[in-house]
Amino acid sequence: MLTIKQLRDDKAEAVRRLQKKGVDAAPIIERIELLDDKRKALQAELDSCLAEQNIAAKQIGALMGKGLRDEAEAKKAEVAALKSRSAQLQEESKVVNDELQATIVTLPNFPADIVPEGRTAEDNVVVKLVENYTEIPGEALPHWELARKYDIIDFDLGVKLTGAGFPVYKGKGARLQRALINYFLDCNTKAGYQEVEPPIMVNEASGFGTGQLPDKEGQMYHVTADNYYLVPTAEVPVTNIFRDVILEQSELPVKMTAYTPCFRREAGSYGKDVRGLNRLHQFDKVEIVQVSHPEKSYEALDRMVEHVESIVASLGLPYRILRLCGGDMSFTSALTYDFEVYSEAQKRWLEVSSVSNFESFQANRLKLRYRDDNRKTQLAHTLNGSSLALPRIVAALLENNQTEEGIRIPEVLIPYTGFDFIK
RNA sequence: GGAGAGGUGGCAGAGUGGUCGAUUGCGGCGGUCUUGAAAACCGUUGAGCUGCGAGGCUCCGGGGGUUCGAAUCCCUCCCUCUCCGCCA
Repeated sequence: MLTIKQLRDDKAEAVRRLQKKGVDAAPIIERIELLDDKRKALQAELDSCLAEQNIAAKQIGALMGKGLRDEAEAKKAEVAALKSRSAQLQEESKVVNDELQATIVTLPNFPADIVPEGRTAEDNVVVKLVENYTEIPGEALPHWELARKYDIIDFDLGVKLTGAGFPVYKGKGARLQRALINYFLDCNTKAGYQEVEPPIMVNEASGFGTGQLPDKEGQMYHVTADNYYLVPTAEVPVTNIFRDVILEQSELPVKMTAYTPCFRREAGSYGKDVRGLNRLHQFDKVEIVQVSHPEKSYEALDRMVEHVESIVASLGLPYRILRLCGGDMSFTSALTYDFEVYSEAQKRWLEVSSVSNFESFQANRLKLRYRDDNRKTQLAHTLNGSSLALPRIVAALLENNQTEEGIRIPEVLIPYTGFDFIK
């Protein structure tokens, strides 16, 4: 969430920036200012009321010590009045505070200045397009048919075991999953990311830390017996490593990578968009996360985009990079680049990575800070990206690399798969 | 699952009703000494809110209660550890 300071310091600027995300922030910020002033006034009064009580309590102690019972009793009567007053102030203050918090969390993050104007995905800007389309012999088969033809992914078996959206990878299909995970992790660790293997269930506090709770509760699988949530992305456990943490400036930037299965309920999505591997309830993803000094986060974002691009490019797939417009960005992001690979049979682009700078928006909620040159605590910036999500990479790989001899495995993956064709 | 112990500042660990936001040690930071480092010694060192400042307020797992006054007493919830059982 945004800080009150960010909103109050330059109100006009805040309104201008939020406009791009389609929010008319002026009345909301005014409300926040009003509540914040009210909060401060109540707090000041409460504080002085409590201060008086503290003094009186000490005096009573001293009087008791001297055996002056009557004077002590008189003081106690004074305190009683102060106590009821402070209880009342406390209540008012809580009401104001709750409303203030509830109001702030309705505001999305400021988009960066280079975020394009726009409402929908149509307005996203293609910043790079690499059209290395492959020649497919005859009609390109969609990946779900290829999966059946080579018996490498069994969707029906997944339905038997669990339900729709939980595929079973078999034989070379399973091996390909393992190869991709290892390849991606190796690419990331070579680029300086520390590999971590986090829990894939998290508690409520972690869900709040990265903002899945309370809003997106329905998106996560909830283990009710123990009140845990299955992670929708490794971002949740990895970013929460830094919840309530104060880092030394010298520790920045922190770069971490993790592979986890990801679980998403995707309630209410059906049709061709969810066919085959396009959208699953359980899928594999390797994630990269950075904690950065505020002045260096955009540079870090550029490096992350370059890094993800190098991986996508190494697989030889046609791809493009989009800079998301204000309307298509997530609530929490300040700047997002999406990576899409081309699906030869579906004739459409499939998102395989999303790389974002959240500036201090996540850090504020997480209370993730660092000490600056003056040893003062400041909010850090957080960034993350997929590097990469497997299913759509596999879909594109199968479709684009279908040949008469079978599915051709990209050169870089052969050391990981141990085979060069799926036949 | 059964039994017990415990949750205090970056860490370790005191503190069982008032001068305790908290002894001490380690670690961190600054300094003296040194060519440099180590050692030794001196100083300093939790977070948040608020105020121009002096200062004030809050926080000893969370919530509630008793009291003029709570880290300390009571209730409740959560969590961790140890032993036994089960087990990859």
